[in-house]
Amino acid sequence: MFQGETAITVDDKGRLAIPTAYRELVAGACANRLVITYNPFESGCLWLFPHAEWEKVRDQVNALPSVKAVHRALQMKLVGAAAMVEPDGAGRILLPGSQRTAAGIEKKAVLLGMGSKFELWSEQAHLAKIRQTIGEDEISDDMADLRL
Amino acid sequence: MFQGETAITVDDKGRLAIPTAYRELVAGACANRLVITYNPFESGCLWLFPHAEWEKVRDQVNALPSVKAVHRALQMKLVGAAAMVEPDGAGRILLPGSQRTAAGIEKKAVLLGMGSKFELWSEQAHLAKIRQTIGEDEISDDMADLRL
DNA sequence: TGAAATCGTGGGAATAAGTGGGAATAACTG
DNA sequence: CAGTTATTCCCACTTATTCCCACGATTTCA
Repeated sequence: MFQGETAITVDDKGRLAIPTAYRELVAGACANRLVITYNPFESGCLWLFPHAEWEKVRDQVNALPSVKAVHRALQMKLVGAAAMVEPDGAGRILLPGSQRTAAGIEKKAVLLGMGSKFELWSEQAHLAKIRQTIGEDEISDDMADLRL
Repeated sequence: MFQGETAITVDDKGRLAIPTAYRELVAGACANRLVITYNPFESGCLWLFPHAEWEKVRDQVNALPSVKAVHRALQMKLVGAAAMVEPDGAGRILLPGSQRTAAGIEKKAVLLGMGSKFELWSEQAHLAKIRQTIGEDEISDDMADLRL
């Protein structure tokens, strides 16, 4: 279970160091095999799945009937973009160049632990999201009963 | 099972190098016989099937009663356009010129691993698709239950 | 407070992959 | 049947990727 946000620097070659706090967790969860895809719902954000978790997601998404345009878009962004990466000797993973540019992730980025997966945001996109509070009109029925 | 996106350059002769990561997979899945057709649902996109997979698709499509116009259109784009290709010594396949122009695929293209088949997009068309996030109003009933 | 260890970052070299061009062969047309 | 055009195969070069090493900063423990 991943949680917390970490400031990350991506170097010119597109390498990104996994924070030490997560190293053991990742090694245990998926033998160091991570899968990078697009976040289909947000631009400027990539998803990082442990391989075991990814397989579940992939199978769910592939099972959707591809006659619907939305489903094809989802399959394209998730399965079509999925890149498997393994950390190097220094615990760094290599972001595929295409995804780095498409998500607009440059030197400064933010890694978020989101339960079963990570989210990688460009610093700007992340800051913009955080600054933006949740308005009352957005509250869903599921949220209404929360005790926070 | 193919997945991931790769930037591909198509040279003046219409040759396209299969990424090394897929070479063995393709050789195993279909003895290097690939079938190229149009993606009937998206313009600017071609489909590449391993031969074994193609036979299933072809038989399904051919079985549709051809009195309906939609069926004929599908049969035309899939069966009617199917070209079998095999990689050369350098692991490159030759795109038929007609399909290259029809799909608008020029020098810069993107190859997507989509489970049982590949998709070949022109760089522009692909980028446009990726940049476009999935909005809340587009979510289908099938998608609502996904746990991503 | 100092020293050691660990973590993060950058750069460089070896290797592999991708790309382009050219020549030989085959096919097609007049 | 000959000339021209298209296709295929092969070789070589350039570019990208991967692995490894080293330096600097920060933290931790004695």
